[in-house]
Amino acid sequence: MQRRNTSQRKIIYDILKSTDVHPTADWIYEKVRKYIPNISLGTVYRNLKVLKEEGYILEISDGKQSRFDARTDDHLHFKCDLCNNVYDIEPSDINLQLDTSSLEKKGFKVCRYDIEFYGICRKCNKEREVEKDN
Amino acid sequence: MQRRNTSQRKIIYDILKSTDVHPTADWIYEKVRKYIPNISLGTVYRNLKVLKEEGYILEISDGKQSRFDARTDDHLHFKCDLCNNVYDIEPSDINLQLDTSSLEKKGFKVCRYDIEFYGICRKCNKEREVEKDN
DNA sequence: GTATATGCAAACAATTTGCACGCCT
DNA sequence: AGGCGTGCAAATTGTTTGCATATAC
Repeated sequence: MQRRNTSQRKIIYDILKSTDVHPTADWIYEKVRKYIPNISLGTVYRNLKVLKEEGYILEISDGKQSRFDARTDDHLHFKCDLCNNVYDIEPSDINLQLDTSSLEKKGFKVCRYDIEFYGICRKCNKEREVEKDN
Repeated sequence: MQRRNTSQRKIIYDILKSTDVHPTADWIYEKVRKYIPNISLGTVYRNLKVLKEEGYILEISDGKQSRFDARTDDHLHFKCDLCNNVYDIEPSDINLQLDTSSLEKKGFKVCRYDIEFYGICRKCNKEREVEKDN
């Protein structure tokens, strides 16, 4: 399909590129409205789908919601159990060795795997320290 | 809260224990209806939530749907890209070494991580072989 | 000019919830 | 008897879609 460059799509992509909070469609919608007040949520969803199809962004599922990420290079995610924020993790920050040959022998062709980390982020950790001090 | 043993909850749990397909709430609902024809979907959801809170089952999210698993011991999941079935993977079938100390140094307390495998399952692999032969 | 994109609202799918009644304990 | 659980239906949430109009190319 022949794609057009619309201001809606451009602004949606710019906003997503400018943040690292891995926002939901609704978060993006509210931001875009500051530039295009009468944009519709449907347009946001449609453009996120297009940007994903074209490989500009990634969709990461968070329970029943979707979040979006303009970082498409190799990296991982850490989700805080307390504040629910999602943080980017550099591949260099973890040391991972994984051997799936035993799975392959059993007939499963492993094409990819996703690892997601959960725990307590730096910010929430610090806030807990403060509480302890009191 | 003081919980009661209802036939609905018992049958839902029994059905979930008897399968390894990691079913959705709707799949379970259809099965339970064979035993309790006028059970409501809401009751299925409510009991799945209770069973999860009590630690009898796990909820695994699959895009915008939830799937449920009566296996609560340590194991992993493999999702087939072709048939979308979810398979149990034994921890002994993968060799994993993971060092997150660098993350901890940066202030993230890693409590757990999820690994999910994607690819083509044994059954779909076999079907492809057959096609190649033709 | 023409096909793609938009805004709007309605439709959808998965899940949750309010309510009156039912049935464990 | 008292309160948790149920069935039913309506409500909610996140997302998609049909349609008439607008706009990029």
